[in-house]
Amino acid sequence: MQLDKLTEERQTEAKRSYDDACGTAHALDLIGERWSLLVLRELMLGPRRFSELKGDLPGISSNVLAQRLVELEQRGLARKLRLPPPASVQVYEATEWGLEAEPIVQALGRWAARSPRHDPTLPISGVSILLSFRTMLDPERARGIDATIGFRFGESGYVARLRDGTITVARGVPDDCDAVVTAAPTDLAAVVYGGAPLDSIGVEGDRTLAKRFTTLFPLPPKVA
Amino acid sequence: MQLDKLTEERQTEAKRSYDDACGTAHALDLIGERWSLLVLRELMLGPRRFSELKGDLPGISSNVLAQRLVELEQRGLARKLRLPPPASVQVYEATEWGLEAEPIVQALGRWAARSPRHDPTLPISGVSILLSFRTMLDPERARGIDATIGFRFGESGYVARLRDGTITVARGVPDDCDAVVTAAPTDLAAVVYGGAPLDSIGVEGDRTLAKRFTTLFPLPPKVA
DNA sequence: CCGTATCCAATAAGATACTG
DNA sequence: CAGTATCTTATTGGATACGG
Repeated sequence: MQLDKLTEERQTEAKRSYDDACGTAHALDLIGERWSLLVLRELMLGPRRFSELKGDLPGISSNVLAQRLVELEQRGLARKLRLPPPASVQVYEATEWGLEAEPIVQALGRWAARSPRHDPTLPISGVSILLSFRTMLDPERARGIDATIGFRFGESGYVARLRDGTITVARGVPDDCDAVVTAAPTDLAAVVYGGAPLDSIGVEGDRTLAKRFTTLFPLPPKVA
Repeated sequence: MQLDKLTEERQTEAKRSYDDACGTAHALDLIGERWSLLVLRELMLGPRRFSELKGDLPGISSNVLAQRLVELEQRGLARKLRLPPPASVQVYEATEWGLEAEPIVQALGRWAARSPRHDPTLPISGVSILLSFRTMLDPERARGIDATIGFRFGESGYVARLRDGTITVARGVPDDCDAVVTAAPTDLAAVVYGGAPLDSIGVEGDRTLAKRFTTLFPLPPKVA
């Protein structure tokens, strides 16, 4: 028992490191463990609760998620905070530096899009698909569009704003948007990235805009 | 024995996956295992032998390196090839797609440069430091320089060419460069990123150029 | 409901010895 | 040199039980 405890402590202190001055290696020391970067990804569009994170990371177990959150906090990438009453729930929020990891998430996503084994029918989280819009937008195709598109994923709302060939994405109430999509994120992904028909998801408002929106995110050619 | 074999096969088929359509998650399925990306990094500037890789990845064990190389090969990111006689040695080479992972390596490195815990005195490989030049070059500071700088790291030679505020880096014979640095990569890193004096490394040719070269790679402000 | 803590079985990683 | 084989240790995932 005593010995177990000691071993445990030594592990947490002297954790497995690459001992390499290369920045890439150090980054992997910080966020290279299994699940770490995906947890951080889920925080990219605002604070989340433990159960939301668990729900959007299929296959993660409570103990691993809890451990990853502690590590992210210790390393300065996230913080735990309790929302003011009457909400009084606790949420996890990315720090500034944590948010700066988004280019990593994007580089990985853009690179993986060429993978012959990528299966777009797997489940995807709301945050993931919204972030993928940021990553994959083709500014040429988006040029001249000035509009807002809302997304309703169950409880969560997001708003994307197109303007000057750029896109901004944030959590928010989708009600006043030019078009509003109501769907499971996975079904939306099937439309945008899998060529499924627009009818397979719920669209209110400017349907033409929604249709055009789904064409703004071209995938690169596959490798094999 | 039979049972062991069966278990093994099942493992390689149904490997641990995130089962997430997010490209980031799929990328991590491909190169998210421990050491994978660092092995790929070492292939970024040309083919390498098994023992070179082992030597430049301090702490990796033969079996893990061998396994990672097999995986990289299976996934289409690297290939094993035997150099034509009389060399007849076998080397590992990144595929086109493997090379396209460099933005990932760069995003990680750039992000980690802000880490308060980054220790630049740790050992670093020749490939790593040359790649870091690609990542960290400040085009403003490099503007107007048209020159080649050679690097001799033991057996391996590299050439960096500055021009129009950009840098290109490749393996090559450093002999005809405007300046040639002979040093251990770690000592070079101490000069460029740690403020160590230029005298601590060997420099031939245009010393003023070499001095200026070392100032072209500013680090971002630390986080904490 | 929101997590935490603990236990167990399955995998992955590390150390080391050894072979063609 | 280029890996295998073997053994030990660490991490992960899944189940379950517990506390606020």
